[in-house]
Amino acid sequence: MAMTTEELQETAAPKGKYHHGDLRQTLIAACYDIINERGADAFSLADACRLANVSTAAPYRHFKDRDEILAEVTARGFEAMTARAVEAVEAQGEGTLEGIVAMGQAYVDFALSEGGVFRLMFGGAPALQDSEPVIELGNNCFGYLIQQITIYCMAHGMEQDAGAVAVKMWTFVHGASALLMDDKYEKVTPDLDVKAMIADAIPMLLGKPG
Amino acid sequence: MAMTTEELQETAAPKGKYHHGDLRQTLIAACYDIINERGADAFSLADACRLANVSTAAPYRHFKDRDEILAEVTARGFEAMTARAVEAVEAQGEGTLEGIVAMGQAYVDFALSEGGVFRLMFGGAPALQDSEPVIELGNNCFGYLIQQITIYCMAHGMEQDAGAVAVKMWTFVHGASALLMDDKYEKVTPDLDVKAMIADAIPMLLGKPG
DNA sequence: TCTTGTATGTTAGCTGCGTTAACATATGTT
DNA sequence: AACATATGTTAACGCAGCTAACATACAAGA
Repeated sequence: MAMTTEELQETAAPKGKYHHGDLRQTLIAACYDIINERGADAFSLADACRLANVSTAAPYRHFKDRDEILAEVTARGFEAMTARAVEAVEAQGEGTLEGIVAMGQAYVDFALSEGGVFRLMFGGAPALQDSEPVIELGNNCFGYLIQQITIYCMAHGMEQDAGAVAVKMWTFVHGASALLMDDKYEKVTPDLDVKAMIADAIPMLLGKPG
Repeated sequence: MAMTTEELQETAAPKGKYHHGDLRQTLIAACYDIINERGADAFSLADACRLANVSTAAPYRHFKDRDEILAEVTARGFEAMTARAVEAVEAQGEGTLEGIVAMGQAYVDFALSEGGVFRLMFGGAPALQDSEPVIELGNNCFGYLIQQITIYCMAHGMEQDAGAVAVKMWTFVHGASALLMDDKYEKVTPDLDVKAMIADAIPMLLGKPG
């Protein structure tokens, strides 16, 4: 994902060939990028077709309908998000507070850099959320988040229910991502440092302030 | 807002009259309700016209384009949300912890009962967010939330920066609303009591656990 | 190699939506 | 009463999603 327009067009039509080669993957990638650049509302499947140099009917050889493509894009989103979370944790060491904080920051970074897909992953239509790959990869993603926080809590002998603490942290980080992405902080606290706020709040939610 | 279909159709066409009477308000109300019932994605202006018994061209006598109607709907959303917050606070008494918790619960309740509009208020297209009434009523709404939390903090002599605490609470409640609305908790903690979690987390974010 | 079936493209056409232009009818002001 | 203005309608356009009918490439067996 996250290819440039030129890269997409290279991949697009293997020069003069009637068949494309891998239109399915190319379309998913094109949609992924368009949605992140212009937002899901401004997205049209026809635009993706133009990017891939195929007719607007071509997608229907690979997908049932538009929603099925969006579901695939959404699933990729969860994949990418999980990858970022894993990366963040492993860079800091599993079971450390630094790892948890880094994971929270990765969550925020993902929302900021891939806002369009992030909205699909959460606000998306029921047709998307109920699709097979989305359910599975979504559960993987959330499961990993919760699991890592839980591991940390257990390792440090928290008296509270580790799962409950994990959900609270997730809630906080998700709220921060959403509000930041939508520029809602700007109006009220223009100079807010979101990452600092998260690093600050996480210990509080652990019940061990300071 | 929140009229039944029958009520809308009563308001719709003052039987046989060529002119409508108050198409502008009727359309806004119709859009508001459709969006909450079917989601902003499944919404079409044409549907709202059918509900109001007018042609699909009629709206353009009152609005520049579709986005202007959605902006109006979004603004109504902020109005309604502010009203609910004020109600919650005043029922419990300004400056009390109970008032703050009730306000948080009102936030969640609003997201659940008017999910479609809630998404517009946050995830909405730039064209909506940048409109005059949305900016103003949005600022009113957030301003009230922050203000009330700040009042509470000051009244109880919090050592921390009251504004910073307020933003943390808002973040948490917003995250809870979003995740709950999108059924994201279900998969991970099926039996979560969100309101209890909020009542639990708020004191933590105040830096005074227990 | 030829043939033939299947996968994967294309073009043409349908429907619905947003929008505008041209026209029609109320309303209210002189 | 006449006219300007506000607010409706119908007709038409372009674009998007989607389907059907047709075309082309590929792959596998005779």
